[in-house]
Amino acid sequence: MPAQTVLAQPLTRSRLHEEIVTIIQKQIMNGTIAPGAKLPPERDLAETFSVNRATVREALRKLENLELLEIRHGDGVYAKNYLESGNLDLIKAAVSLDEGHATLLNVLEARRFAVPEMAYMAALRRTPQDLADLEHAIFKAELTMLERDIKVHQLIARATHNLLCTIFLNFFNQIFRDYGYLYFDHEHNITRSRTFHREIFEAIKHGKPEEARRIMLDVLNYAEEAVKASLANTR
Amino acid sequence: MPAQTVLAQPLTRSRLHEEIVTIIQKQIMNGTIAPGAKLPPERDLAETFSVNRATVREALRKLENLELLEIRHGDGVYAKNYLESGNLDLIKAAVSLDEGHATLLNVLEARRFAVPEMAYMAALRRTPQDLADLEHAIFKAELTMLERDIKVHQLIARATHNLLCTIFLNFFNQIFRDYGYLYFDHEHNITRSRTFHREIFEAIKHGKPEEARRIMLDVLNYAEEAVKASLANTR
DNA sequence: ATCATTTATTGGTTGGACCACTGGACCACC
DNA sequence: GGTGGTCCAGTGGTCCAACCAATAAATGAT
Repeated sequence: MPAQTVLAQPLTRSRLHEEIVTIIQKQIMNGTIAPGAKLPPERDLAETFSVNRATVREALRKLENLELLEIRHGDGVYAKNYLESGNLDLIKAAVSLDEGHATLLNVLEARRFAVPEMAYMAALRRTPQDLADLEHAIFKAELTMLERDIKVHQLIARATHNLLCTIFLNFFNQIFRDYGYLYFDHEHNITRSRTFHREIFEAIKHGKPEEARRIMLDVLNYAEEAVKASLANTR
Repeated sequence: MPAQTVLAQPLTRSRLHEEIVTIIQKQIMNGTIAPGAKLPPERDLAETFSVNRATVREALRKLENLELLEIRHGDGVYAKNYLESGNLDLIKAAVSLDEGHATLLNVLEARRFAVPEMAYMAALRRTPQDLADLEHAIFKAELTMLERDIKVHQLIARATHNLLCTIFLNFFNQIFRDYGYLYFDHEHNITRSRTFHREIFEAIKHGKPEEARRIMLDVLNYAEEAVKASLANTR
């Protein structure tokens, strides 16, 4: 048994501007700040938060990148409608804020629709190098099962040779770095993933797209149910 | 004929920190800055760019949000492997930098895989309100065809009642705000979209998921070919 | 060798100043 | 009535010069 299993998070202490981001982000996403509303000037915000204007600006910069705000030089700062413009990073925030885990289930569902197609494409397009990388990740690399699984998905996405697939997959992986324990805390799920890795590798190796897709869909369905069960227990 | 048709672009002048973002982003994505490499301290960067440190910091903040950089207090700034951590916003940059339009074709392909499933889900789950919104956008709202089409896709995504679908769809729409002209500059494509809107509305209205999916897939295939043809001509 | 302490480096924050752009008010002119 | 010009207050963009806080490397005591 490992000496410490006690939450190995780096625990990066929140920076001031990040706290401001969180506050404003919540207010926009729960409607306290309506779409189109004009926010107070940076100078006022700085005073409100008892913080320097440069700090406020770094926060606003991030909110602008999230597509939550529109900043107009000489005019002011306006809230946007996040449903129409919001960024995928919003989902990460929504998942962690969301008590009922509805958003996490949304993510699982979307994954179930999107990722099997990637497996299909990967089986058609994988190069020998893709195959070697995948083989290494599955059979040789020394990794925790969570990290190995993430790596496998990553390499499958990369084998599509579609940059958007590769990058989009990162999103799911970032979520599962935080929530993967809901799945990998159970020994039989780890066994299931081991089987999955072997099977999908064979399907991709032998260029069987339908089979790769089916294998991926099966494991995602299984994982989705497992996570739901896990959530139901801890609730 | 309108009195002026002379280039109605808002023409927002680039801010200094955005130029810095672009420079560093390119260097990371083309490998000039290798993954894991340590960047110079903020103070040095400021001097290099002949710019204030606060300006550099706003740029670094954005690059951090793009998951291109990892910033460690007391340590330094490190480049990340964008293939493993990068954000969807990178794709937007890649699309515009990419001379051969390979990334744009990647986007179209991914859309063809993802969006038809949304139409399927929408047909199953749409509420009367979703339907009313869709009807308004298609038959009543006064919009350019590009804006109407974006709105239609947006509302279909929203009718999935899956937040991730809604937000993910924004990504495609942001791309097509910039590149939609490749499609909508041709009159027969506009006609095609009008038909598409009517058909998909009926399918969703009458709760026919397979039909909605097929209609969506058809139009996306058509659009993909049209865009390819358009690119081939302007090349 | 090992561990505690110090020190240099580097990101985080601050206060205050000035520049650049926007929108609105006002005015002169046609 | 409307058209364009000028000015001004408000607001975001940038700058400067410090100091605070965290990290890693160097140092020294054990």
